[in-house]
Amino acid sequence: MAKTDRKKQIIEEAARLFSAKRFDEVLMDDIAQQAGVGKGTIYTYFADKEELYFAVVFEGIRRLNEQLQREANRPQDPEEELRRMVHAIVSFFSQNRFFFRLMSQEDGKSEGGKGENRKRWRAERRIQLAAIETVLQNGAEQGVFSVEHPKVETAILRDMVRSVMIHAKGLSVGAMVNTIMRIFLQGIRKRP
Amino acid sequence: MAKTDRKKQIIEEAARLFSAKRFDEVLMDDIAQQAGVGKGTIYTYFADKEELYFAVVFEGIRRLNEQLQREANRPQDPEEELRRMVHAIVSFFSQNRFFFRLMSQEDGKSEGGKGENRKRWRAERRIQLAAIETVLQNGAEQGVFSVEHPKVETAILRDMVRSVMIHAKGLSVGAMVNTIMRIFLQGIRKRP
DNA sequence: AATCAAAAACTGACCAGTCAGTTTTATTGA
DNA sequence: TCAATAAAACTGACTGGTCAGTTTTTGATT
Repeated sequence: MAKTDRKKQIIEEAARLFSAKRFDEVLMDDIAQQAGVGKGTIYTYFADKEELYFAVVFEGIRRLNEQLQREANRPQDPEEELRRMVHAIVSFFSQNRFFFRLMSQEDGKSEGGKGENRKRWRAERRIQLAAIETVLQNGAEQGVFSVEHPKVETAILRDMVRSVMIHAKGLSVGAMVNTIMRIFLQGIRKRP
Repeated sequence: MAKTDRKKQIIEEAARLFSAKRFDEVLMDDIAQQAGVGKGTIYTYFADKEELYFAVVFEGIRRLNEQLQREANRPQDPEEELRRMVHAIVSFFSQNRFFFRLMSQEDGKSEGGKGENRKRWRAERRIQLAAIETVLQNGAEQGVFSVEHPKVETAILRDMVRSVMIHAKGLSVGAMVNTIMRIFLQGIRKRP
């Protein structure tokens, strides 16, 4: 097995475990066993448990960004662009449930030792939110959207993905996106 | 100090710590010190660390339910009732940031020993969601709301509170509620 | 034979949980 | 009212198990 594959394999299994159990409930021995590698081998790739944990998180972010990039940045009307971004996020998470569970964890927890990683985590999130916010702002400037607190509306939209992923597991990706977009754009009030 | 006060004090400090750090980063010694009691004392009130943790969670839920009860159940038009419920939740969390952080954590993590508590946690959540859902359903029957997937819309609304609490710390409770209700009811699309 | 990694054995820091001893509160009776 | 005694609550030094991380051994591959 190639070196890269082995590293990837470890990250994959670690993601699975970390997404299902508390940090302290996941043993390095478990990860090693699940990944089919020796425990020592993990330490050739990652300095310690915490670094592995964050490697998993950042791998998830990296993959999502990749997919977002692929979808965004082609100029089009804001509504359509928004829909595309939401679609990218939803479909990514549909195919990466482990990363989803892991990444939808709270980012608070600022205290405690290795602060650098949490800082970077927050920074990465901020970048993603900024991408959505830009589209919202564009729409506002074009008079298509009515935006009062851009950052808040942005966060709400992003978190709607989370809600739907958790509470509408049965729906198809398309249906999820539609539900999100319908509410975000029109709300739920019935119109004559 | 009365018995109840001491127990409350322990829960309060535990909430503060558990909301700021990972389970394994919070030491029983810390909690004892912060609460101003001996470590052993904690164990006269709680069987173990996990039980204390869940006692904190359930205390938060209990208090929120209390506030919700106070606000809900007086028959009125659905929009107003919804607004009242959202207001109750937002204002509760504004005054209980620690519980908020703790309770807005993922509920996944189904694996691992003490499954009973996690089960109960999910059950409590379901009850709260059901309360909101009822209002939504009523609105739909009265032709005021357009609801496609009641459970999903319910979850979205509840999670909007979470988003706003995290990303709009500056706003007043009233402004938060307005933002949530505006989007949930009308969406962000500009209308002529 | 030399490299690389799995497996296994090991080490020790760490911390949840305990319990013997102490302090506080409740109860009795003179 | 005030000892005297019992009961209950509290304390924190101590302990034993656990598990991250290290080292050693075994086995496979080239």
